[in-house]
Amino acid sequence: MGKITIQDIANMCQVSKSSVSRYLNGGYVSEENKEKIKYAIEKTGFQSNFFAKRLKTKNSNLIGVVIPRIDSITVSKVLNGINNICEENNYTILMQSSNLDIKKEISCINSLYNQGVDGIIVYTLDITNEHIKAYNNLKIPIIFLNQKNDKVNCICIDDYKAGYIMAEHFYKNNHKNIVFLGVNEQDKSVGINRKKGFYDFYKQNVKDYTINFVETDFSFKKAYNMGENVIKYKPTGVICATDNICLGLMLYLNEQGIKIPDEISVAGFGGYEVSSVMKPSITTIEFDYELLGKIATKNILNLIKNIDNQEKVDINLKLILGESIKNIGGSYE
Amino acid sequence: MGKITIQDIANMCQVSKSSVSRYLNGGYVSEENKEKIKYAIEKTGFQSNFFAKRLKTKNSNLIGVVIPRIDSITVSKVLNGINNICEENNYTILMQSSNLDIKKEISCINSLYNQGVDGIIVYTLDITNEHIKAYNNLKIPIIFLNQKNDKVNCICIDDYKAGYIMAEHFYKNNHKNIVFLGVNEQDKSVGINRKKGFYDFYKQNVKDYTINFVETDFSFKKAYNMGENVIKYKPTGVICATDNICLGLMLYLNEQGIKIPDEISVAGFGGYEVSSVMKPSITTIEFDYELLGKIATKNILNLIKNIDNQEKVDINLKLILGESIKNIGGSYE
DNA sequence: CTGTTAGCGCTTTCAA
DNA sequence: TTGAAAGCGCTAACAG
Repeated sequence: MGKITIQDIANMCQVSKSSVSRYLNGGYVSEENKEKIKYAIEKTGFQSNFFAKRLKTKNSNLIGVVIPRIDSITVSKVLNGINNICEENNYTILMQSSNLDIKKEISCINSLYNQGVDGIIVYTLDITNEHIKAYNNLKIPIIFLNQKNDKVNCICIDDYKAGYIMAEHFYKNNHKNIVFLGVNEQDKSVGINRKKGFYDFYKQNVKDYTINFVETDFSFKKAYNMGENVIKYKPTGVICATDNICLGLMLYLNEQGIKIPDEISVAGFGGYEVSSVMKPSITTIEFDYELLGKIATKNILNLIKNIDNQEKVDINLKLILGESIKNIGGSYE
Repeated sequence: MGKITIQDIANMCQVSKSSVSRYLNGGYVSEENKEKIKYAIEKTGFQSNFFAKRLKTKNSNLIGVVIPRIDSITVSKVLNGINNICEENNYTILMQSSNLDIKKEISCINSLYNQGVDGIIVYTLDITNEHIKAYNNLKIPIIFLNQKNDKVNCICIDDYKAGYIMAEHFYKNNHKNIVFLGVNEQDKSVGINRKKGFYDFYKQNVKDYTINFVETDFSFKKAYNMGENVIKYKPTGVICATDNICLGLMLYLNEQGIKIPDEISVAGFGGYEVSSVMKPSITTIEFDYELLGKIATKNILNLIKNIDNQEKVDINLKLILGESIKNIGGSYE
């Protein structure tokens, strides 16, 4: 570590270390001393000791981020948003990954807290009682992303609405025999809400229809492998819980010589850039994850400063019309 | 911050704070006191103050990571590798992004250093004199990723070799009129090395050939827009500097009704998962970026412990044969 | 095995 | 405007 301390600078300038500290923190220092100190600091390249400083003052300008995993496009978009705002405000990110382990999420939160971060953003898998407990115990602000719970601060994409909108689109294209290729319910937002929105639209607005559920995971490969189970149901359309899942399914269908969208329509969620490159391009719902990260960060910085302006935010939901859905005609006028 | 301190625990247990400290750090404590202390800590949920601890001891168990940007598949794979090893060793990542700004890279390094990290991994854009200066001044280990320079520790993908291997593959498929759709030379690894490897193979092994260079950037969109310039040269094959660029080009060719690989062969670098889903799937060279991150982290942890075992490492290079290159016949037997 | 003591480098009263 | 002094919470001799 940098050997020279505030005391060294003080000695060099024949002043007390208090004066140097004052210089550093914008207190009263005579012009004359200011010059001397400035010179000494520049000459030595002095940098005040981070830990000593933080031991006295209470904030660290560190914000903790807990993510479920790193190698995900969604997560990196969120991180990008967080990073942008942190940068503007001179905060540094302390990052930990829970590796999709809900228990670990709690320990990450505690670990981050213990390391003196001023606030924590958790891209969470689920908000359990443990989470709420941590939220209440820790005396720093925490914001949860990706899940909703009234007892804590949280911001999320409206997955339910996304599912609902997509269902409406399927219905308008006259699909009534559908497979929902989704993930298990451990994931609240994708596994439950997205699905529920889709099902609810049909339940509320359509008379005769069938939706069969096929479970997969988030991986491209597994989706590919589940293709066989999907086509067993002979659906006219398949809604995939993510674009990545859709990609996997498409590969399977391609290999089977099943034409998209002529023989089967498909769609996803996510709005990844690659979705538009596919032949056919994928119909999907785009979420502005970067914005999610930005808003979360702005809010946490406000909370740190005790500003409570959690204005109601709406993260954009955009239906991207691709070529992967065919209107198969029928009763819808 | 957590109000209770080591002193509080000591008071509760009627022992001195040294005993508590010893308990925490594995020194001699009688069984009897151990029990008492353990109980008190559990009851209060005491957590030792990170900053106070770091002020005394010299290491922070923090490792700094500087990346060029976050929303990149490559970067997130590297981060994933770094994170895995950090986790195993109880280190936390302090992350900063340079946003592709080479000046900022230096300031990120300094900022991280100033925040007391034990070592820094820099996924660098270029190793300039400023970098070398920082490397020498800072009294903590630094490892650079992605660029080679003898004066500093660095680990990289062998981009030159990747280019060379790909060129050999193009040649075996009898392509002699080629466009290299690449990025500008500010990016050493992709802009220079990858390209040089490709060109060198042809220079060294082939008599009659043409390689035209078309410049683009890393974005999908720009690559798409440059499609027009690419086909002007009427190449039999196009080698793209990244899979993403290749995706952009493919979209353009698709729209123009130009058949891949029948009318034109294409290939990329990167080995992204999506490359295999494309129709046709993309021939590419896969890099093990996660491994790169892992090795870098292992090495930096060793350097922190003053172990100097930088065994020569080789990051895997794998030619993935897709359907995007056609053997157009000819002289090669 | 335990308590006393002396700092780590910095900020912040307080009195001058 | 400045310096002396106290102390943030912890660790690490040292003497017992």
